[in-house]
Amino acid sequence: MLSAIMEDYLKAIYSLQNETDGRVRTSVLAEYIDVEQSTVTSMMKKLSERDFVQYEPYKGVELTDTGVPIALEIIRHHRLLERYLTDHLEYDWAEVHDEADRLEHHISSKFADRIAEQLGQPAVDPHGDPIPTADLDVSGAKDGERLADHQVGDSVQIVRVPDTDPDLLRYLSKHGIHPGTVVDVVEIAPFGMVTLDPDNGDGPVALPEEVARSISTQSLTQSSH
Amino acid sequence: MLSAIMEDYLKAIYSLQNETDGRVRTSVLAEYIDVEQSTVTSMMKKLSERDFVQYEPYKGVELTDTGVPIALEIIRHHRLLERYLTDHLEYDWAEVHDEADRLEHHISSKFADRIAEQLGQPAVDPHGDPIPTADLDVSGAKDGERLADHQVGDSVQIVRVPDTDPDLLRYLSKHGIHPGTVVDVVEIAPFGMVTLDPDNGDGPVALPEEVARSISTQSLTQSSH
DNA sequence: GAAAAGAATTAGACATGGCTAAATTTATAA
DNA sequence: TTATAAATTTAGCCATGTCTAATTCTTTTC
Ligand SMILES: [Mn+2]
Ligand SMILES: [Mn+2]
Ligand SMILES: [Mn+2]
Ligand SMILES: [Mn+2]
Repeated sequence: MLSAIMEDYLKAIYSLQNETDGRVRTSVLAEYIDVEQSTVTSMMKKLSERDFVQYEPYKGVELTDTGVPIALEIIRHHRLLERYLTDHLEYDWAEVHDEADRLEHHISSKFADRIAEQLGQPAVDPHGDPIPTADLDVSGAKDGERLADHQVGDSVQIVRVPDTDPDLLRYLSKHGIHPGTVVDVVEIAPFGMVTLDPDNGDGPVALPEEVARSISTQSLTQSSH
Repeated sequence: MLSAIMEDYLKAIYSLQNETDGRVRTSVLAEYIDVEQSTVTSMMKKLSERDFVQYEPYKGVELTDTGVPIALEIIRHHRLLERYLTDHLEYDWAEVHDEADRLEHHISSKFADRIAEQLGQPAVDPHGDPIPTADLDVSGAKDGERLADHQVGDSVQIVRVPDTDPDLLRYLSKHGIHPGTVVDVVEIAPFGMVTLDPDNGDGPVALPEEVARSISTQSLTQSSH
């Protein structure tokens, strides 16, 4: 029906659309998928031909109502696989992304539903990203603030971390930072370094601002002190 | 490194080689993979170019020492996946083949090793086919006799059944026939129908000769009566 | 041991998903 | 508002894997 490559384009458009809202530009997609812009242009023509995207030359592209569920299905596969790999097959959370990124295109929906069942219908993947339900509902997914947006002294809970950089993930887990961890913001240096103190007593952790901006958080209404 | 399609060719050559021994002919491979002969010819050129097969035009093809382990790795993946789908994800043995046939090319060796561990290093897949070990040893695999080769009155144990036809598999399991089942050969009709009586009391089962020829068995040294 | 039949290969085409280099359109700056 | 820069698309090429039709072996058959 749809090649793995086309599915990756739809998934990419979905993600970029949610970050930047509005149309996704050719250059942005090319960068994200790591192909030349001309390659994106020709793929957009094919996808819009088949009505998965609404493509306006020189303006950008947007998923149609046909395209969205396909992207969500793949994202569901991806996140369920990640959860399964960590929970049942003893993978480290730093190494699940690549395996899931391949398999997401090849497992059946039945397979996905069965592992979801095994896992007890999990709501989020190991990095805190929400897993669409079997009927592709993602209403539980809210953006939340970013770690970089808080003030010194704030106590916040980690909600989501980016899942593509294994080194970052290893660094974070080494310092006890996972979705759910509560941290105090200890210092924000003028050159953009954010220092945190996780509540697990592992001592302070420093993160570059760019990383802090990519981590989603939830403000605790009242911190415990 | 190697496309999923090339892997399928190597796997096919391996299987056909073991059935017919000697070189595998273009026509046989074409039939098996379900492509035109000319397609096989051009693929054989590519595979022999890369030294996975030894190809002699007009004579046929054979796996090289480079090609064999690749075929075995894929077969290992396939059979472990089948075992996993039935044992851990509640698939019926009739429906595992297609899912495994896709996924076999996309899981990592690590994934395969992890599910093997989960399953307790199983020796055979749900259809009785032997699973190569992690170091690709298949010494445990012996051909055995076929069900069609026995005489009326023989008591034999089912060892392997063909795994590609879901209807046959459903029929067999409905009548209690699995690898391990012990059956008495009750009747062999002149037009080739073989009638069996499984030891589970589910009553006699009739099978066309062609099917009986595709089922591997193990003679019981002395039957129980 | 020719001729006919059968099997296999070659030739040429097509679809998919890439790339580079050359237009062309849109945005920015003078 | 025109010139320059940046983004995007078009044109043309390549690799993979497949097909059909034509050709060239091989094997049978008489
Ligand atoms: Mn992917
Ligand atoms: Mn993830
Ligand atoms: Mn396969
Ligand atoms: Mn099997």
